[in-house]
Amino acid sequence: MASIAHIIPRTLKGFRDYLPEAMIPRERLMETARQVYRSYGFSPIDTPALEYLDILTGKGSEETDRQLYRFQDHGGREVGMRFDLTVPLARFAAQHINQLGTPFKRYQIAAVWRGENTQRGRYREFMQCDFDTLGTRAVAADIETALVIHDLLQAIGFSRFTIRVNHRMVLNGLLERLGLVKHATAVLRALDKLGKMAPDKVAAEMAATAGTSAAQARQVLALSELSGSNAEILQQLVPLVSGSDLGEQGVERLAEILAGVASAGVAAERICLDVSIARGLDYYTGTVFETFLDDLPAIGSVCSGGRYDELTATYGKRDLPGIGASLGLDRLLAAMETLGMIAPVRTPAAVLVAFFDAQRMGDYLQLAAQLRSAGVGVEFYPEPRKLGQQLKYADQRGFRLAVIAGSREFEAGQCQVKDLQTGESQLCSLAHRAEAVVAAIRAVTA
RNA sequence: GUGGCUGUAGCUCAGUUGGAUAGAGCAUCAGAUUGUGGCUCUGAGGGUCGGGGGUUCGAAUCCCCUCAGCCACCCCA
Repeated sequence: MASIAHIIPRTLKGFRDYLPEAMIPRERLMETARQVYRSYGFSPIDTPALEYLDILTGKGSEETDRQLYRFQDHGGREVGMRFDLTVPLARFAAQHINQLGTPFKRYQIAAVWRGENTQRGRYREFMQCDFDTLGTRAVAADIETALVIHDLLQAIGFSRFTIRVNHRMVLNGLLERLGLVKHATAVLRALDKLGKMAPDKVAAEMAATAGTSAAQARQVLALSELSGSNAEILQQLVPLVSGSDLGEQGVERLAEILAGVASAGVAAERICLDVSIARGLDYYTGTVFETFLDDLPAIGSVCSGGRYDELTATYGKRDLPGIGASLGLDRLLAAMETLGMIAPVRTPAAVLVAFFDAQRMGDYLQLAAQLRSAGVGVEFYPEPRKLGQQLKYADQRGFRLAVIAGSREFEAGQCQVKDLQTGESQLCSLAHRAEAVVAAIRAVTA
């Protein structure tokens, strides 16, 4: 006997299998995102998982370059796996924008890969649901981006979340006044830690990485002392950036965004001006967004984005501004899981048709087909096993209803529609393509 | 990439100072129960104790390496 090589089945660190229980809510989320994006006029596109390496490098940050999965393909080409959907979009737009026209609004739901250390809600392969508007600098696009984030989270079922908004030009304006523009990245990175680190520690980091003086650090950190309502913070921001065109424009822009979002009917507590939000990605130039769940802020931002007005410049195309955001589907799912928002459903169909009378398979198949053509999801149990076992199966999988018919029912032209939650069942006529059965099912599942 | 904690059946966990064929509950399958699920009872299957090496007469237990998960840093969805 030849010995069989035994290979241990396993998955790579940070990569996961998705069982039905996980995949059903996951697909539901994607469906919700699609619906919301489409309702704003975003069109679907897709791009390859692999790109030429030079398309991807130097666009996000040093960190994303380090996390990039890269290798040589069989033709010796240097390639990389996309680490987000925004950089590929910039390449896509630089190639096709003349056919697309502007403004161009697209959404893309696809996996991305980052070779970083894992944690709850942080994986090496994860799904992003991006939407972006290219070709306009209009503030309406910034406002709409916030509105989409808001509608999306509401449609998913969240009521307690906060969209944090800031503007890179406010930060850059302040840095311009202080003569720190050259060290912007280092200063902003330190500033970003204000939520977690004491201000004097942040100042120390700034001094170390950006060479700021004590006075400069104090002025940057003055941002952290701003408090109050959005309007009050805006007011306090004015003197901090006065004299800097950039900064003044940024403050004005933020005011317009907050006003616009309010006119669309978004509750004031859902959106919050937070001047410490800088975001680590280098390509952002204007408005930036992060979205936190009030009940689980530790998991991090579940939907982030911002304005990037110069991303296509590196591909030789000038003047193609863009703004958009990305829903972190797998992170959000991890959050919903720990918040107990995921129902343990293991079937996507509502109804199980029991295979009861072994002589009548054709009748069951006909009934199931009739229900499906009326739009009802139906699973037909494949073996004529004991009814009790079939009901147990239905119960465990989370079917809402069972349709039961034996010779007694068939002879009367009827079947039972059993509600598995209440245990009650009613007799329905099979006449007219089982319309009475469909109606009884609808009454429960609607 | 750095540091800390953890790893025993599909899941949650017991397992004495290192001691004999490694246990329980839940889940799965079968039966009690050939026209009605969730309860009950009976029985069965399922483990190279994450993997590899070392110490020892003897390792689930101690040591080293490795893999994976969780947490923090970093960064981010």
